[in-house]
Parts: sequence; C-alpha cells; structure tokens
Amino acid sequence: MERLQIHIVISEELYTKNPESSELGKKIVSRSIEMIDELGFEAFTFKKLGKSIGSNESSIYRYFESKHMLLVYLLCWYWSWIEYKLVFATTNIQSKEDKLAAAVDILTRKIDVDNSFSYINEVILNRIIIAESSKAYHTKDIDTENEKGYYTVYKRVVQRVSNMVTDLNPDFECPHMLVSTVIEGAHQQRYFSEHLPSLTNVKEGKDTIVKFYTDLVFKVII
Amino acid sequence: MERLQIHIVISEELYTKNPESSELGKKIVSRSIEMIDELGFEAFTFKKLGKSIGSNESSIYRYFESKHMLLVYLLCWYWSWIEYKLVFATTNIQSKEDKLAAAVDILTRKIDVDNSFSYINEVILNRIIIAESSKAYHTKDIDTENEKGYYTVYKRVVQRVSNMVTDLNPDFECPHMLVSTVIEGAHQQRYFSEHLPSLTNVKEGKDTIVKFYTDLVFKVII
DNA sequence: AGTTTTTGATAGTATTACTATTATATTTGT
DNA sequence: ACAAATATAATAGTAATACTATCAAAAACT
Repeated sequence: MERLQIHIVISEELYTKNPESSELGKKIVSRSIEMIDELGFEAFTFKKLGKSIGSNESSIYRYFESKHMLLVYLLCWYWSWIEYKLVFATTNIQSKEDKLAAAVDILTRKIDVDNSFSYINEVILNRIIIAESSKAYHTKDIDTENEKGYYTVYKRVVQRVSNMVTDLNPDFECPHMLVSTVIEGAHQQRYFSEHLPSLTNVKEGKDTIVKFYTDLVFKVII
Repeated sequence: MERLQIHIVISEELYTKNPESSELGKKIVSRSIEMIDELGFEAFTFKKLGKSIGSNESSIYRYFESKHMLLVYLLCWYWSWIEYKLVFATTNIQSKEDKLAAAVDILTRKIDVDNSFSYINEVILNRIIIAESSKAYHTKDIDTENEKGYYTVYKRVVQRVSNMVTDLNPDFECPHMLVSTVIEGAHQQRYFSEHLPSLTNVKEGKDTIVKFYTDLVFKVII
C-alpha cells in the first residue's frame, strides 16, 4: 500500500489523556495489544501492563479510565483503520460490482503485515478484534455508550458498504443486515477455523472465507 | 407444541452435582437465568444468587465449579433444547426445501413462551444466549474445553442442518460455514436491533430476521 | 531557575471468585 | 424411632482485581 503521512484520529471521549501525545501513551497502546492477545482480555490487567512496560498502574489510569475503555479505544482505532483501507481500495473503481467486491475483500480478508502505523501491530490487533471485540459491546452499558458515540466508526463502515450494495440494487431491503452479517461472520469463521473447526469449512491455503462471503453477497443482493 | 414427557440430559462433565437432582439445584438454574439477564454476566455472582434464592454461596459451588461452568451448562441446555425442537419440527417433512426452511426458522426465530420445561424460562434463556454466549467460548481455555466436549451439542446442531443443506445440493462446499453464519448472525441481528439498530434493518411487526436468513440460505446454496 | 506537567511509588478500598472448615438440618435406611 | 449418611448453611479466609487517592520525584517548558 502507498505510504502516506496519514494519521488516525480517535475521538476524545475514548481516552482520559491522548495516548498519542507521549511515548508512554504509545507504549501503553502497543504493549496492551500484545498482552491482550497473549493473556486474553480477562487475564489482562493494568498492573501487569505497567510492570511489563516498566511503568506504573496509576500512570496507565491517567490515559484510560478502565481496561474496558482501552478495548473500546482499540476497536475504534481498528475500524478507523479499516475505513481508511476501505475508502482507499474502492475509490476510482468504476464498476459497481468490482467496488463492492473490493470492499468485501477488505472486510473479510486476513490481515497481513502492515507497517503504516509504526507503533500498532495490525495483525495482532486484528486477532484481538476477532477474539475480544464482542466483549466491548455485550455489556449492560451498551445503550449509554452507543449514545456517546463509541461505535460511530464501526457503524459508518457498515453504512459505506451498505451504500455500495444499494448502488447495485436499490430495491434490496436489508443492506445493513447483510453487511454486518458479513463482517461479524467473517471474524467468527476465522475464530472457529482455529478453535472450533467443525463449525466451518476452511481449507488450507486458499482463503475460503473471502470467497464464501463474496459469493454470498452477490447471490443475496440479486 | 405437543406436550411430551421428555427430559433434557446434560453431560456430567458440566456440573459438579446435577442441579436436576434437587430443588435447590433447579432453583440455582432457574434463578441464575433471570439474574444473568438482569445484571449481565459480569455483574452476576454466586454470592448475589445465593442471597436471592435464600441459600448460600458455598452451596452453589457444590453444583457448579464456577460461574463460567454454569454459563456453559446453560448453553448446553439451550442447544439441547433447540436440537429437540429442530428434530421435532423437521421429521416427516418430505420436501427437502421445506425441511431446510423449517430448520432455519427454528434457528432464527425469536423464542416465545414455551412451558415444556417447568423451571427453565426459555425466553429469557434465549436472551442470555444472544447476549452472553460468546463470552463462554471466547476465552483462552477454549481448546481444552472443546476437547472435553463442552460444545458437542452445538456442533451437532450445526451438523444436522448442514446435512439438510448437503441433501439439497451435494456440491455445496461450505455447509457448516453457512449454517454457523446463519445461527450466529441471527442472534447478532437480534442484539443489534435492540442496541445498535443502525447495523440492521429490522422492521416492526414482521420477522425480518427469519425472512432475511431463509432467503439468504436458499440463494447461497443454489 | 522556577513552575508546571508528567510519571512513579505506595497505600488503601470494596469486591470478586473462590477454598476450607465446621455446624446444622434433612433425608434415608433399618 | 433413631442412627447414619448426606445436604445445606454459616463463617472465615485468601489472593487477585479494578480501581482511587496522595505525595514525591523527574522531566519539560518558559
């Protein structure tokens, strides 16, 4: 991908102090991604993180109100990044079909090395999103948090792809449903293929998941 | 539905003492369903449950090793119950299309009152499955737990419906993927329609979700 | 050099997710 | 009816979690 001086801006409501504003902040974000991946979200704590980066628990709380908010921050970062990739990959594509196919590819493909953003490992972040993101919004606070706009970026990604669906078939009644099914389904299938393989049909080598959902989308919207 | 003297049997590995073997055990299960629904899985504790049923924390631990295992138990119960409904609703249907449609209906429909099993409220249990079940298998212990057979029933449900798909189209390559996408997708959409409505297109009254996934299945397997 | 800001260290709190022990009911077998 | 077996309740205790509060030390900026 083209190397640009771009920068992902995260809504102020998601942090207490902007982690991008200091070395410590960036370290918190980058190391937390690794640790959540290693330990799982439940076993991950700010105390362990502090110890691991040679800092203090209390310092981390100055950046993020709670580990829940850190997870929401990571989610938002991830979807902002996907949105950027999505827009980049679909502009200037004339054919509506090709455009939608490119979008589905971005949403369902396995993330491979990407160094656009120095201190964030997108490959690991992608694993976290797959394994842990449902824990962010399956809480009793979802409604107030949604009102505060914590999930705006994700919703915007769904909206963008829904528009491509509607462009192709203006009569299709459930574009959002289709797109969120594809996004969540693809993540789910990646998880299943590793841990509950009998719930899936992933074959070695070729990317069955991308093919399956691309095929699904075009068959459904006809 | 026909009233039968049937009984859902849960694998012994999922409990320390069978909750069906005593009044207290049944109370633990039925009240835990209500409380997890009210408080959410995180805020639900055995101490609160004990207090609420006029029993003691330590007594509950004699039935379930942990609240995680209680959740796994509930999941298993739920899928056993769905499997029973599934088999009941699809036997003796001659047409392969109708059979699959009946199966998809069972998997995606909103649960309404069912009193076959006295002490378990299936409507609330269904809400728990939708909101909390992902927390059961998104843990670092998934692989060992899967080996122990905690998710066998769920996998069997997917297998049964996959067989119906293959019956209709033996060349279709990803029946498991399709079926698990439908099951998880339908749950997800019900949750979204209540909490993140812009990710879905659910309309008042008619059951958009059932229609959407039924349509999807038949279009995809052609 | 002085002030502000940032970080680190320590302590403390309420709660959680348990385990262990002992006492008290309740059930059951004879 | 009574002892023995079993189930339940009450209490205490532990290590860890998810924080908050306070204060001192270090960096950074002016």
